[in-house]
Amino acid sequence: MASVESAFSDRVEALVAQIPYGRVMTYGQIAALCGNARAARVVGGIAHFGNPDLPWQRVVNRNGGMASGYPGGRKAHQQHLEQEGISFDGDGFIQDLQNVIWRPEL
DNA sequence: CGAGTGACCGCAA
DNA sequence: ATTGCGGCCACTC
Repeated sequence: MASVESAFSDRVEALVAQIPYGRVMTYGQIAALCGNARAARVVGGIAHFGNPDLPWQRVVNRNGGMASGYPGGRKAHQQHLEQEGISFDGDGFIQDLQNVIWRPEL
């Protein structure tokens, strides 16, 4: 299989790049879709050193919250998501997470 | 080249 | 309900 894209980041970036507007994905979900549900950490690492053109802002943690290393802080992250039409709770968490979680089976 | 860290997740006590 | 630990891959020093 010559085209063995061992680059995990390539698949992660591919998925993130395909996340539609107004939708979000969780690190664990992306990692699982990439083949390793326990590689959620890798997704985070790639997010920091991966392609900055990808909408990492649409990538949130399992709690529907945001990561800590985002440029600008969690507040900026939430603001950007709200701009995409995503509703947030008063605590900084997505209100209808299930409603904004994008599923590849669609 | 070797070792450490990291934007996480899941389970156990 | 909360806290602590292990595990995976990729990137950096």
